[in-house]
Amino acid sequence: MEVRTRFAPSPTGYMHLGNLRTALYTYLYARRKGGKFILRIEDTDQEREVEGAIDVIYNSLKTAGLSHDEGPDVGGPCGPYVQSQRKDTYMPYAKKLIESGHAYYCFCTKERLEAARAEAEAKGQTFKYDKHCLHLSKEEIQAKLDAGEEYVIRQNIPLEGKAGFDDVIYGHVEVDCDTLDDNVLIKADGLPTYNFANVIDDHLMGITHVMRGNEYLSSAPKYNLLYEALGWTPPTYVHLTPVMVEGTYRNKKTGEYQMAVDEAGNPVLDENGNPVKAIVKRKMSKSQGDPSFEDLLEQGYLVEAVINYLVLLGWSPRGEREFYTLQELEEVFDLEGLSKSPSFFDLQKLNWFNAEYVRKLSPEKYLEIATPWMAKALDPAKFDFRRLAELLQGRTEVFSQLPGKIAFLAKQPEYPLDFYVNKKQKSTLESAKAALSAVLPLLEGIGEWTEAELHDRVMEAIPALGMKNGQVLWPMRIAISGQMSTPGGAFEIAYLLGREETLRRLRRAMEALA
RNA sequence: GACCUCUUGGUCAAGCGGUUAAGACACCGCCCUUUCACGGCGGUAACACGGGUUCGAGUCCCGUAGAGGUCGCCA
Repeated sequence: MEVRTRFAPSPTGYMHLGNLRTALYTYLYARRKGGKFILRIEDTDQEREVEGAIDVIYNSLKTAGLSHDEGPDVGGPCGPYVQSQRKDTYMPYAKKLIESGHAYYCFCTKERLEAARAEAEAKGQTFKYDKHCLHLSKEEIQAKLDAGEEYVIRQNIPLEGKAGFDDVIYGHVEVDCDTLDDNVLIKADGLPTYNFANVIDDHLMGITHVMRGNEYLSSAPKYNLLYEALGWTPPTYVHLTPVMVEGTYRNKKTGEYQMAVDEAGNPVLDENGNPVKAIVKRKMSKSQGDPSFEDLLEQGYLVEAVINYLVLLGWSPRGEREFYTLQELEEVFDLEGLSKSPSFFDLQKLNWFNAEYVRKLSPEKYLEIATPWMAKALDPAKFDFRRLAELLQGRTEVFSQLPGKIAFLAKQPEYPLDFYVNKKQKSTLESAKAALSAVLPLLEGIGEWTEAELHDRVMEAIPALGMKNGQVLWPMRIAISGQMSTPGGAFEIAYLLGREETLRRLRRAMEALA
């Protein structure tokens, strides 16, 4: 049977990295099996509508290189692929479930439910709908319906017995039915909840493998009950672990941060006596301030690096190889390598991957990407961007770091004199002073201001001075850059700065040392 | 709190009953070198705990602990 997988995001306006990873795995599996990858938009929550959010999904998938075979924009035999446009397809199935006793009308008000929930909480119990409306007679129901009373349709879960499902990653999972709640299938606005829509749509769209976050693990038994009631074969489930992060936590309702407390429960204070935010382990989340896919791209991460990092976060090819293109992944991805336990997002490793991919870029491509970043700090008319790019390529982790690395070229930072002191280079304040005194006239006399000229003139003079290379080059670089570390050595920096500025900085340095 | 799930170094992870328990990131040291970086070499560091089963357990079973998820007319 042809494998059909689906990525079914709700339009939130950005692409979570966790979601992107789910999309990646889902896409990869379909490709590996020569099947179809389907995009479905789950927008049944009208209150959460976000303008332009669907375009964000298209764009993210496109830039990530995950092309779908069926979806709202490309069409397909199972459309429409937007749930809000399939409103009418769900009700007949709901009615069918009502007839077979697997679902029922519920006219309970939100007030009654809230009260019941509050009561359960007060008693320290888990709230479960009490099937209050299950026992309404046919006549009573019809009368309420005729009177136009608002209603929802609930799943009728048996009070006894067990419900379970099989998962590729977790194996067989089974729970007692009495721990399951009678969830709403059709909302008062007539639209289905996720709980219902995903079952109907996955079946109607012929989805064979449902890959999704494991936040659905606990409701999967209920979905299976639905499949059974409708006489359908459930899909193969693959529940994916969440992408975790260690960070601060802000309560969504109150907007307040969770604060750190010590063993005794007292607030932890920083050196200024201010309370410190707690660092907790939680799911990675844009709304908690973690970066989305778009954020990473804006910061200058390369798509290939993000994909490569992400695919390995929760999946292993079981070898020592780490670098994969999307195309290569399409050939090797499998379900067996999927992890059971949550993985923590590690920015350092992503940075490493990115740096590796940056180095693999052609010089032209690097220049193209780096130029706007360099232009944030330097005037392109005044500096040799091409040369700068050559120097920078091997030292770029993330493009957003570029302006900070080169800002000293435009404006020399203030620096302490002890920068000149370097034990390994045998540089002292005295030797630095001597070196600069010798270098200055040398540079003043240079005809052609090229790196080669600078290099040759200075290098040939060093032995005559009775000094080590480092004793001259270290202070020279410090003097013209004002920084301990720079993207390039003394000659490269001098070249980039140009004759006038180099000499100016050198003279200024000598005044400071005098 | 109830239910479900997970547990190999700081992080990602290999391992499917017998290994000196891989590899990568990070960190540290050395080499290269005019700084930084790159590169090369080396190092620190892990099977949560307690019981079983077995000749033998990171690998199987049971507990405990810790962590995560769910408990919405959100998905």
